[in-house]
Amino acid sequence: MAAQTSPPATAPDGRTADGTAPGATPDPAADHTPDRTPDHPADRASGRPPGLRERKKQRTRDALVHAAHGLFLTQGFAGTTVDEIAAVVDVSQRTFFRYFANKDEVALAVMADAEDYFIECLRRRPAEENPLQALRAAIVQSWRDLGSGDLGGPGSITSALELVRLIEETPTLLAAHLRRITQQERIVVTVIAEREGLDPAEDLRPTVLAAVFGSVLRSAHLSWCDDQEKCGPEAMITLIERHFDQLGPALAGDWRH
Amino acid sequence: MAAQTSPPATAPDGRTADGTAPGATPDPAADHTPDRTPDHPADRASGRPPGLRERKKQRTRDALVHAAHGLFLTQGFAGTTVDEIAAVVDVSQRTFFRYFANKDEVALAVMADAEDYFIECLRRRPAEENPLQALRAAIVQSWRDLGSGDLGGPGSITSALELVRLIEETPTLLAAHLRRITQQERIVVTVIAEREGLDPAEDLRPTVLAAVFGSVLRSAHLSWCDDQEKCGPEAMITLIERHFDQLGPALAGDWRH
DNA sequence: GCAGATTATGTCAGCCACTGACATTCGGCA
DNA sequence: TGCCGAATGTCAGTGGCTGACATAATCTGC
Repeated sequence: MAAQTSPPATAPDGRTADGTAPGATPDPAADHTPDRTPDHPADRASGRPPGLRERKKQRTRDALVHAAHGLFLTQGFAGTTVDEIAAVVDVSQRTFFRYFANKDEVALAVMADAEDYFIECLRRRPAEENPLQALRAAIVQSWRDLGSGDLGGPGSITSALELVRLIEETPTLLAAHLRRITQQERIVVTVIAEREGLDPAEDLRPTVLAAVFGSVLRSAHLSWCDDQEKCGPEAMITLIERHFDQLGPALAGDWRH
Repeated sequence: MAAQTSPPATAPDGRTADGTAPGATPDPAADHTPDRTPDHPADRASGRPPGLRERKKQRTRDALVHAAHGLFLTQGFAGTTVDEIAAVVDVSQRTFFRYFANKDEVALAVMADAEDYFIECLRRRPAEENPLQALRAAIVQSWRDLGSGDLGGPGSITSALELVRLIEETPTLLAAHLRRITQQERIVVTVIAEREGLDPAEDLRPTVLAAVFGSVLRSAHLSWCDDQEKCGPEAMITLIERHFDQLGPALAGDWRH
């Protein structure tokens, strides 16, 4: 876990991953966000330090993420079974599924933490910056922060970057990731709207901006993946900047001045 | 099938949906596009009209899409099993999977046709239009074309619109759909690059533009889904236009002039 | 029209992701 | 110490998806 983000202490508790009850017209209650960090009442940084139970849970979760990460990187995502992951950590398969709604979720866990940190950064951007500036600064800052003080452990930049590649290579993961991204975008919309004192239902700009921002980011990720050798956070930051710089030109009327 | 797009005559043939062979480092050969329309050599509008075999295949495929569509809309996506779909058309489950790589694919088949038609429209836009204009015009035109002359059958606008809603309501489908979209974006990149005589590896503008275009579109879709009552293609077109109009303002420096 | 090559389909057996139900064990707390 | 609730394990079952093989259709050249 990167030093900046308070580790999401996820508790195993019931949520239905994705499958919806049969016999329902157009899928009722479909959008179960699998709820990372449920944070039971009376947890969440309440004065009391977490008890043994809490710590144990966190350790198990970390171990699962770590084991999964290792296996995925060596055997591929599809080539790794949940049983294997569980076996490494020495828990039952059933327990695995109490921590993660599905196989995708373990893989994306590290990414998810990084995204949370980005949101944090965005919230802290000074009010003078205009929305686009704030977004751009926040994403660069978050990569940079995660890059420095990298411990190499799970949740580190290294992991996150390896993950970007794994995701882009694995169709299932890519799909799941893209879905997560769109949820993150909704948060971005509300943050931006708050900053500017707008109602997103009235003014479409936050929505559109968030969408554009997300897509430019992903372009940069893709570009980073294609470019072998260019690893490391700096390369990623450079690419992000470069892609953002092309936003204006791309939307400009005339490309062949 | 909408009158405009030549019905993709898909042949059941081997492809691996998603799962990758075990024992592979970071998933080799990962990006198997499940290959709609494989078009065996010597098919593809060769003078010879399609034989009985070809026609039968097409009929089976259409029947599967139609049956699936109906079941999904009444029972939900998760609430419908592949066996049920196959049973309606009276083929074996195995046969189903020879036509579609997975359950997602049947659901997205109609959408996929509409997207193909959009690409066709884009290719036909006059060279005078600048890239953004061309994209915008093409998407509006494709919705409009599909809207007129709607037969209400499978592949019609009605189906496509119902589908947009189903997708947005069903996490699994949404994920799969988003992934398809990104593939479609790659095509858009090459089309735009050709139009402007650019090398997408050199000039980032096509890539960035395609990404932005895709994300704005999806915003519009989402907005259309939220807005109950406002059904029909016209409403969709209006929303698309409105979202595009916010592109400039959203990226502009100052939001509180 | 008929043999023989192709190709679509069915059957079967099996892997794996995922879930509900119930029993057991373990940590928190009086 | 003893009770309560939460975490875990076990088990059995469903459903998506695949490989292998046999069978039944089409298509081909004659």
